[in-house]
Amino acid sequence: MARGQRTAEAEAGRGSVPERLLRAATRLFAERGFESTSVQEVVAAAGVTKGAMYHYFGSKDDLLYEVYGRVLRMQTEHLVEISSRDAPVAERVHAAASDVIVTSIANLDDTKIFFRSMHQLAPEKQRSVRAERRQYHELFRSMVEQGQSEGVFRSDVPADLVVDYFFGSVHHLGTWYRQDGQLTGDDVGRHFADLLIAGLRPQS
Amino acid sequence: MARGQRTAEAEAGRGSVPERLLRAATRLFAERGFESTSVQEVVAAAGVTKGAMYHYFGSKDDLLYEVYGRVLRMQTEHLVEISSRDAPVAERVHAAASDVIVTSIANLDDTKIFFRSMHQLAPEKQRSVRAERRQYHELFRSMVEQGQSEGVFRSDVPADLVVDYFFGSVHHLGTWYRQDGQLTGDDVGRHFADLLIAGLRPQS
Amino acid sequence: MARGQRTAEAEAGRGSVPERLLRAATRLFAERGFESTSVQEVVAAAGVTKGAMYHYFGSKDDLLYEVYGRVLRMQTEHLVEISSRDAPVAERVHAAASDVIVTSIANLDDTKIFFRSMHQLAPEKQRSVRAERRQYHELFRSMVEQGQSEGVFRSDVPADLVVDYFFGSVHHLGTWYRQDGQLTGDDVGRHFADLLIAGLRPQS
Amino acid sequence: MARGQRTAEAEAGRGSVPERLLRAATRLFAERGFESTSVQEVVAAAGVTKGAMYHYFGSKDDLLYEVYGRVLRMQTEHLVEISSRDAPVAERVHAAASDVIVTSIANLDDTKIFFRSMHQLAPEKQRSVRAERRQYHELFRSMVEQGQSEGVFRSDVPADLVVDYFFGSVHHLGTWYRQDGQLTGDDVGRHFADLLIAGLRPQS
DNA sequence: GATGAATGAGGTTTCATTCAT
DNA sequence: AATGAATGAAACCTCATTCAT
Repeated sequence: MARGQRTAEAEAGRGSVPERLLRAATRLFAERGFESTSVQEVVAAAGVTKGAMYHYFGSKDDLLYEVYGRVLRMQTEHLVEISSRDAPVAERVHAAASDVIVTSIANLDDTKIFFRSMHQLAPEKQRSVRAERRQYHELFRSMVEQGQSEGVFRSDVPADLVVDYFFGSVHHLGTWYRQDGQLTGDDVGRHFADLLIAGLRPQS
Repeated sequence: MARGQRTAEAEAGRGSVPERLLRAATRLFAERGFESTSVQEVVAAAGVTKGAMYHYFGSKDDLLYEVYGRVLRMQTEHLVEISSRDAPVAERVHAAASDVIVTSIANLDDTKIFFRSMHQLAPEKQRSVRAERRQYHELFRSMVEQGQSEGVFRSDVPADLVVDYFFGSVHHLGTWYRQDGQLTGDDVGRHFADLLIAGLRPQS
Repeated sequence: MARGQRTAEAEAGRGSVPERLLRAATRLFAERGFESTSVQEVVAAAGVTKGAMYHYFGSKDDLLYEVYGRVLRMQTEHLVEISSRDAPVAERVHAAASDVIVTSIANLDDTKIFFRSMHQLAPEKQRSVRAERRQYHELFRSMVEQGQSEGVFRSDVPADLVVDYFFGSVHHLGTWYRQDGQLTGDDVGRHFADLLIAGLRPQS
Repeated sequence: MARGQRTAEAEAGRGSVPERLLRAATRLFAERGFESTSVQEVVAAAGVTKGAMYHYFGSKDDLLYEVYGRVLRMQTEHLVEISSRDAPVAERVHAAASDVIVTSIANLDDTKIFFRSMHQLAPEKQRSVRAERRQYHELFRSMVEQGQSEGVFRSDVPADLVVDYFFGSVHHLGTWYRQDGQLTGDDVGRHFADLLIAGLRPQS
């Protein structure tokens, strides 16, 4: 009582209040899903009170939105850098494909949340997230198209469809990947990028 | 009573009560997600009362479970038939890959529900669904392994990983495929199967 | 299937349908309380259907009412017989006190139900049961009064109060008596009757 | 808002929210029984909302549990004080017997609830209440045993049984005692204690 | 910046009972 | 005599959010 009761848990230790909230929310939303996690549970795990949460975030929805934002922004930055490299298009696509796998595995909780709970976002925020994601996809697609026009990639499969084909694998990671398994994120990234690039080679 | 109050809606018209409930639930769960759909909404769409629903289904969870079961059983049957065909392994894998895409698109609502809401199922039912899904995966994987041992498929990527790679695309369908778009389910099935098979060819 | 599924349980075996229902209801009401036992549970334990129950009993309430009736009628008959015996009043009171303990222990489930659930009965039925119970009490009280006017029992405690005092012990049996304990119903009956009679002796 | 909707009733007037809730619950549970009283009825009588109730009490069960606790604790305190008095054992037993009657009548609603609804409590809480009650009984029994070893009380009836015998009368109070009758709690306490003590005297 | 009591709408589920067969 | 599908009211409880302090 004298100094405030520190009943906090794992997340409570370090960082500012908003950081602790985001960290707790990320873990819980990934574990139980957005709708099955109550605001009470999030604030308890973060070691703060409800009032504090509503001081920093406008709503539970906002919390979800912020979780998305962080990884999405990082992945877009990576892709922008990769696509602007001075290297053959096949190499750039391979690097981009590998990178999205590696970063998704490094932030597996966010990935799970992204694909499971995006439809729970308020329409407006959903549009905003989708817009950012679309931007990512378009950049990726334009690289595929470049490869097709250079004759490095097969042209009988629409570039759009190639992107949808590959990003399914990213979605799926949250379902099967285990941090304590044998494969590192790099392993999976390399294998998946290999499978993609090989599948894209012109057919004889 | 003689008049009967037909407050029913779309789903109410045809079929038995459980059928109407499953139809309504499938549509609503796909549209809004499982947790955001109330039992009240389901029974209203089916044109029955809550009591009737609980007469046939033990819980809201049960409804979700039944939705899964139907498509899962069908896809497993298909795969069993395909894998037992007397054809080269590459052809069989192509047919299986194409089939799962085609049937997932033909039951797109169920597919959306499957991948978005499975984690909301009660643990026991979740295990049951996972077990059936695993069975499917193992059958698929064994075909890939056969191709590898025959030298038809590359062996530098674990067969397990190939299955996880491809089934991501199935997951993802619900996110981007539009029934009113230009591509039919067959188109997508063929293209995705092509990309997979090409990606699996031994690397020179 | 061929001959109807006998999923019945303990109660199902013997007796007519109404008998089986009463037996099942008595056991379940005593175990879980009237309000916490559903009609469905009663009919399942009796091995019949809900329709059958409503054929024989007008309501769930009726079931409770019948349970009461049986023991109450028996105890009243016993008391009438005992009170008309040609024996000293102290002996008759002792016999009556002992008898109500013995029969209550022999029908312990009914006793539990009686004292726990009577207030759940519909007002009309409650009045009817109370009337029968009051009749019993009055007969008992008149014996106590007779003892008082004969000078065999102390007169400084109102006879009414003596009856309320003693019947508390009957109430209470369901709370502590264990069929598998050391004391038989006869033991308890004798001891309690002894305590009562001794307490009633004129004070010097 | 400025006006505030005072739909409150009897209990609403005074005291904190939890106090008002306990007061309302005590009255209603005694009147209609625990299972026949809805949470809605309790909060309406207390003049608060359901949310407020669940802010202070974990469940409807908790409300019942708290009702028990208060009287039980008071009675135990009384007994501890009485049993430690420096007075002949017969006097102490008389005082204890009288006290439990007097306090039970002074809190007649709680007494009714206690004996009618305890079996509806969740198992864990039931154990807790039983444990406290057992403690009370043991203390009472040890006084009886002391009287027996001193030769002040008869020894042909087990002390255990004496306690069960007498506490039946406490149970029963809720059934017959009327606040507006002729007998005060003190009257009943004295008479019942007299009957008990007289019954316990060594038989010649 | 932060608290936590309080709200009130809405959630899932249970249940005694009815009635066409 | 007996069935079991269907009703509809009411039950307990949860939760995101607000607001006076």
